[in-house]
Amino acid sequence: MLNPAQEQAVRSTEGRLLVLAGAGSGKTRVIVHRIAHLIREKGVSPLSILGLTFTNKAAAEMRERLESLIGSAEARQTTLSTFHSFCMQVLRKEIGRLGYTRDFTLYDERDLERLIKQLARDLLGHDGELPSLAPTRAALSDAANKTASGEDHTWHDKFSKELFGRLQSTLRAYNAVSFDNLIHLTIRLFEEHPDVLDRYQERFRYLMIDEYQDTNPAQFRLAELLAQKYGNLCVVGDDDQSIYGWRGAEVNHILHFKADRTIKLEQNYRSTPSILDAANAVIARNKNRHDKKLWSEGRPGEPIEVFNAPTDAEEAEAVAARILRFHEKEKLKWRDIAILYRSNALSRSLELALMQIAWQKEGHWVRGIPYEVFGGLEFSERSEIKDLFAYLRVIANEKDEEALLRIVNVPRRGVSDSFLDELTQENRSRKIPLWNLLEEIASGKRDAGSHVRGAAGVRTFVSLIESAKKRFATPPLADSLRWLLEEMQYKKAIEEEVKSDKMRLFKWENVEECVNALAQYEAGSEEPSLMDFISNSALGKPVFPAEKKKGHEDKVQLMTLHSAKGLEFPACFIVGLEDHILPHEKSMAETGVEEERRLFYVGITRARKWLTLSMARSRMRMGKAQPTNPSRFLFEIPKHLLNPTGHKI
DNA sequence: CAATAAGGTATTTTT
DNA sequence: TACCTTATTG
Repeated sequence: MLNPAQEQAVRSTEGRLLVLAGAGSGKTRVIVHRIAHLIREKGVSPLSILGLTFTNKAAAEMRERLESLIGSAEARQTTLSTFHSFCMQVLRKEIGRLGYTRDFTLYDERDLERLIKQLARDLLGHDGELPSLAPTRAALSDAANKTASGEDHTWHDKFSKELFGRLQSTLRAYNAVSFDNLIHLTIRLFEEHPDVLDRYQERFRYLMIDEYQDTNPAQFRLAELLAQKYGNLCVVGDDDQSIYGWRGAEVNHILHFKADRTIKLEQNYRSTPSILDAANAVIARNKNRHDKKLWSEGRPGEPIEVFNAPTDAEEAEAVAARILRFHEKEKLKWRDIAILYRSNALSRSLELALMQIAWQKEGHWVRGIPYEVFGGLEFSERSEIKDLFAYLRVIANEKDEEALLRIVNVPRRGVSDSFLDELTQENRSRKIPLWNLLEEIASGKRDAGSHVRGAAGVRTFVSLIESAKKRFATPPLADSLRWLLEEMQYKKAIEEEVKSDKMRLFKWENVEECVNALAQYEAGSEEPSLMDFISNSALGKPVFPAEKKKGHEDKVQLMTLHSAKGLEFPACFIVGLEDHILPHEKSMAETGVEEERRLFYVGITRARKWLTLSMARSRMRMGKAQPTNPSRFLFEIPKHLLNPTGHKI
């Protein structure tokens, strides 16, 4: 069943093991079998096993496969979760040691962004130009990683250092934690409290990390801390698929891992030899990597089709036509086909072409091919859901000022922005939480001055939240949420604010979906709590049915090369293969060509049987048609593997 | 204060 | 082109 290399990886249970798992080499299989081997053959308790992944999906898949291998009773006792979920679990228990309370809120990137903007504005005074957010955030994460090195002589260094400090103390005051903090605080917990660390080291004696090439320095540190005592650390990954350098992932972690043993998995069970030859040839140009060469059994397979079209619109039409051909000639399902691109902006023309193409189905003409854009607006990103969650957040943690500010005037209660500005200024100078200030206003302790309407609004809001807090203290939660919706007259608010009938209905359905999700969560959880529900959602666990369904319907899949990692499709299209797009012009200075090449490599290795590469000679950029050049990476594929065709079929 | 107009901007985003 | 943020106006 397992090939020799896989077998070796499974049997190497002690010490530090590096498994270099090429694309499609059965990585998950190895991890799952290794865990099974530890439990069944080595007598290791499942409770001692910790598997860390980057995505909930990977963790879920691992758990599922482990369950079918060794049965769910034992599989459930292992800890298989994302870095962030793991840290969340630890901190919910132990964060008291760091001076936070256990009801802290997890801030997502949006929350954080808003907070940073606001703090940056305060810091600069209202006169200075606000530096754009991207460099500021980059500087912030630098500041986070540098940990007080003295190099802050440039203006921007000082600015970001100060901003970083303020961000941390503000988060503290809000009893909130960012994604990064989740990891950083866990590290701090372990470093400052050796007794706590020891407990976790004793508990988790066998540590495995998936997608190790994506670890950032904090995650690296965390893993090393946990593995320090027993030294059983197995890391699995592929340096050639390291594509998150721009987010702080450090390829050097996998390149320089101090291993007692290294095993390469090079046999591929996914793609045809032709596709692998192309992938190997491309990635071989990279200098900074572990030498590897993927191979697979069988006939070479179909050649890689490559074409260029005069314009991006025609490129998209050609892709749509080819998809139709795959569907009809090869009897592929729509979901067997993926279109991959470097940036989201490229999806537009593809979507248009897929919608417009006409074809015959059972003798009738139909228009359009079903498709799904991966990473479109998430359910939980929709405004009505965010509003609702903001309510839940305030109920669970009234210090959560981001959430508070979002909803004081939702639905409209006459609390104006200027009044809120005044209040936020005051709460900061008096160093009291905004919520307390609102309470003062509601009770008349603090005069609202000219804001008569605003004060009335605050009063209704405060009493709403206060009674909600009491309500939510007794289960079931879903009933409390229904009560809250009734009490705040949210349906009426939506009816008044939203113009189109369709949208109104849609939004209300989403709200109902939210109630269902909470009920479902409550039914399936051992000790349900409001905060846990909110955290799960913030951690990206699929709490809504719409999120669970994703990628399972029979639709052509459109996604970026980044989000394609880990997936596979019988037929793949990689579009927009032009210099400045892939490699992307902006990436060159940052993470360099090698990461862009790896991105292309990831794309190629998603395809099982058919791979089509395309480009447009002219592309719309900022509303203007611009001439383009073919991607330099195209020339790195050996010619004999390519089958150049016209854009028309 | 809200609706509207103009202007600037546009890589990737596991949690 | 299309979006989001900011400035202006009634």
